[in-house]
Amino acid sequence: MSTSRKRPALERFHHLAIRMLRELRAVDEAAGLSGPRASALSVLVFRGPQSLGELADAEGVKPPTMSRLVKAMQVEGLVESATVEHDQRRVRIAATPKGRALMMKGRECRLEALARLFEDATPREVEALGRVADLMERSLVPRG
Amino acid sequence: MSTSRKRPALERFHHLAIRMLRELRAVDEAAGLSGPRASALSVLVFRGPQSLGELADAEGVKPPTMSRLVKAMQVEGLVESATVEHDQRRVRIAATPKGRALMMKGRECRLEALARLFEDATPREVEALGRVADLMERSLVPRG
DNA sequence: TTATTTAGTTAGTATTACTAACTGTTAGCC
DNA sequence: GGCTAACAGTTAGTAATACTAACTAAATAA
Repeated sequence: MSTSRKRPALERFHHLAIRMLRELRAVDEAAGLSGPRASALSVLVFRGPQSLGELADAEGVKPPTMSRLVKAMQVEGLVESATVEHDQRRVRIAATPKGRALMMKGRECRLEALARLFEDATPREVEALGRVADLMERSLVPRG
Repeated sequence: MSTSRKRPALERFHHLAIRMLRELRAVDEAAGLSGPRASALSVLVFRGPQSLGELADAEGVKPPTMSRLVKAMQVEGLVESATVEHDQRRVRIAATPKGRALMMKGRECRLEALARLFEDATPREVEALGRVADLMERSLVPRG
């Protein structure tokens, strides 16, 4: 595909994606979880317990950042951590039932908001959403 | 469109959009502008000079946040501001040539990165991008 | 003319991010 | 075994971005 034909669509898409995520972040926060917390928690719920480094990599942040995030979530009882027995350097971080419930609730709210946002999408547009998701999935470097 | 059919696509799309923007933010920052600055500058360049409140609304932040952002950009010579003559409460904020140039350069880098990211997109996928952009444009509440 | 509303700033705080420097643990090598 | 490397995480310090509350100054309304 020639670059010149693609660029206007790409630029629009980029700008609109920013606005869409801005709206959705507000929904997340109303549900009681900031974006980074919701995201980290969903990694812990869907992939299972992780070490701090794994979690940092999955979220694309440095270990100190994740260390603080985890500590704050621990204080709120959303995650728990314990050192791994056969490697005392490592920390195993897991979502608590409370954390899992909050994450599921936030996810539900966000999905509802998204569905509401796009409630008048035509079948062709929904198909296009899937196609674009395929493209992004293929193009974005996998992480973790 | 039934909600149940849409949701998996929406969720994937949301997650991937987050990852895409995370990558693009890194590009922006490498070009010398943070996301909020690049975004505010592009409003000033493409819509022309704005008052602080207008700019804050356009960016979806509160006035104090925009006030600080503008002050920082002013120190770097990217924008200039002056009180409006017929209403001394208002401040007119405009991009300087330097700010405009930096913003255009950042935009160029970002578009190149996007085009590179999606370089193997098929014509159908590019069409889908446009269709999804149409949907988002229609669905997102216009601001400003 | 006084009161209210409006526009923006200042002050103080929270979250999220970074780098640099530190602690403690494991693994490698002689 | 014991010294050294590398590794995992934490702590400290800083920066950017966001908020609310409280303030100043200007314009408008009563």
